[in-house]
Amino acid sequence: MIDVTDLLDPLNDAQRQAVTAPSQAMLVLAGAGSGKTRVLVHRIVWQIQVQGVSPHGILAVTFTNKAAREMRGRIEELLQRPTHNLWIGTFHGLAHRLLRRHANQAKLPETFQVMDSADQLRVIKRILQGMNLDEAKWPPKQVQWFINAQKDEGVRARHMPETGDLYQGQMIAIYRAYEELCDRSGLVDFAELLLRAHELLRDNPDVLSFYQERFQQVHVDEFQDTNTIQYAWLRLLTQDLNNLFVVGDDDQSIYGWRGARIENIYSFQKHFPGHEVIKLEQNYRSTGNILKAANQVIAHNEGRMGKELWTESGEGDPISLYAAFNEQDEAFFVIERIRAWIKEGGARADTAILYRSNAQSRQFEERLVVAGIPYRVYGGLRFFERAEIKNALAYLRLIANRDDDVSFERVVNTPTRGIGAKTVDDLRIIARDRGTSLWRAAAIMLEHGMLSARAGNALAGFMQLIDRLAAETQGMELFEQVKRVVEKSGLIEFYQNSKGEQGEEKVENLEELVNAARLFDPNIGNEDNLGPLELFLAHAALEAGEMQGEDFDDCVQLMTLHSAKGLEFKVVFMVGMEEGLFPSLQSVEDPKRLEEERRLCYVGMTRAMQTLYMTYAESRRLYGRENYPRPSRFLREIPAEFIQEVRLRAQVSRPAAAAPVRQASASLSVSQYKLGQRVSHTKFGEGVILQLEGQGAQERAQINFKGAGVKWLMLAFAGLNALS
DNA sequence: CTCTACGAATTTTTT
DNA sequence: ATTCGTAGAG
Repeated sequence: MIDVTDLLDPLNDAQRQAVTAPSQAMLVLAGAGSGKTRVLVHRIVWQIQVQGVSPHGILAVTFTNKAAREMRGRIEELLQRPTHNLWIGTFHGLAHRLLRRHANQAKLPETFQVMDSADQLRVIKRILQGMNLDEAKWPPKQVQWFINAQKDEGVRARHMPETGDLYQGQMIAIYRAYEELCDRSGLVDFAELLLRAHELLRDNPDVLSFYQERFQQVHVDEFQDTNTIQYAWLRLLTQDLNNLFVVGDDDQSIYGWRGARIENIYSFQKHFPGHEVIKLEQNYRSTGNILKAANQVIAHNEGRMGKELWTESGEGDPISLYAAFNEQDEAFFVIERIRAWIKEGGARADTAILYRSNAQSRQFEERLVVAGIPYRVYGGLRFFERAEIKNALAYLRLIANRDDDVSFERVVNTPTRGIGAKTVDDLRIIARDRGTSLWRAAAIMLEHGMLSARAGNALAGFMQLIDRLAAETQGMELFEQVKRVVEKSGLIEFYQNSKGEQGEEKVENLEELVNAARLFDPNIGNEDNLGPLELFLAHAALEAGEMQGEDFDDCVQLMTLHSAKGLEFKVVFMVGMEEGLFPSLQSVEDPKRLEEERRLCYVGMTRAMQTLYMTYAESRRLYGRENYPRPSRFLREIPAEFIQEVRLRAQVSRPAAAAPVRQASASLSVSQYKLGQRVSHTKFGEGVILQLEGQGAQERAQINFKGAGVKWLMLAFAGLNALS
């Protein structure tokens, strides 16, 4: 008899129902904070321990590496043993694995390399140059977007109809040229991983049936974020097998703009008739007021699956709404509240400032610096995306695959070795004419003496360097290989000679890369005997690494609403709640996009465990212009009963009876103060009132003095004079 | 090749 | 306002 107490005891009724359901197509609609990862983890362990499914027969798919890691960790914890042959990974990671295993059938060279989006953009720019197209008329970003959008829908250039439309026709031509170059260079972009993996299964019945038989149970996290090709891939693997278990929340679909199809969750019913839907609505994160407010906001969306979060914990505090005078005042308010939280013993890391766009972080950062409060901003360059790291990787990639044109172009003259734009242009022409890679074109040109002596020597030197590195590092340990390449490529020297701290940091990062290679364990989930270098390079592309220096310090968290998804904080500040900012100006016209903004608002609100602050500014400087935005419509969608307005200013309109008796001899009476009023001070000179708070002898004002900066003054003693 | 100047854009991000 | 990328000059 198997003891399932540990497995089922921590679950509520709905969760248990989902975990123990018989094998069938299942959709678990898991609200925010309802324990969706727990359900997924327990479901998998249930299948292994109770249903007798071998870990070998289980597939679990996530969107981020972080989620995949977390899931594996929790499964192992519950199982009390490692799960080596259980496939858990991201769509991209799993697709990559399939393509490596079946490179031949996927029509890819064994040495194919994964490109990240920056690499992809470079390739596209090169294509545009090669086609003599003006980048102003054909913005590379837009082309990239177009190509990825097609791939996300499973559409290849050859599938696209010539409609006679000039724009469309040109785009197709670019797409086609792009495909050709990628094929020639053995390069695969992110969208291609998915598309190619789909085609592999679709066009190779033997491969498909192999995996259909292998994966007895398939699980998907964040199903609302799947795009067309990902869903198609899942269906290929599971159709008619009653073994697809998906977890998602249509109310948290916020990635429609990058191809996610919320409709997938709605059409699940159609594609898997007779599937079961289980809703997880009990929330273990937030207080009642926050949940009810969030429920009300999201209720404004149409066509939802329908779901209402509830909690057994109490009502908690109402949401605090603060109308700031301007964006500076907004930041001031937030930082004051954080200060108060810390003073009462709260941890900085339990507070988060969430904003719609990255540009908004600045005000808060400045204030936090002044206040001396440590903080961490999410987003920005990650380790494997840094230029120096990408350069080092490019050398390694060339060693693995000489035909990798992106890498070739990247480092052929980095560090500078006298191979100018002209030479590379010539190479490109030959490569194009012969339909081959830059490396081979270079070989041809050298062989036929088609280059000037100087350029030829430089180029030959470069090629010898790569060949020599490849020969020397043959059979070396991965980290030694990386170390040797970093040293001999001349990159270290190059950055040491480049000026100042910038260069120093880059050298450190390169050393860190060697370290990363040392720590890299190619055996994690490596059932195939792939070279460690290939795996390391794929790892670098598929997992760009953490943001700068993983500091587990106690820091205030600053991030966009998007990056907050999946996280939780005791105290959350949603700032910039203004029309045009949030919802974003670009979304207000289109009802679909507006609904996505509303879901984003819902996501933000449901991050808060204890306290939720929402703020907006009555005046905001944006793109150098002063704006007077209206408060966000989402604020109006929250019933007043859940909101408490915070007023730092004196309540001028307060009834006389309630007005406190003033004892101190303030030189101005309270009713004379207004925000924005100009005043003068004997010592600080002229200034403008930003804030008013407290009453009577306690009354104080925050004033921005022209000379002395922003000060808080007790009015009773300040001796201010009002200026007209 | 590096430096300067000018112009244009400016939601959200993982893989 | 600020940043980022390109074009043109030295």
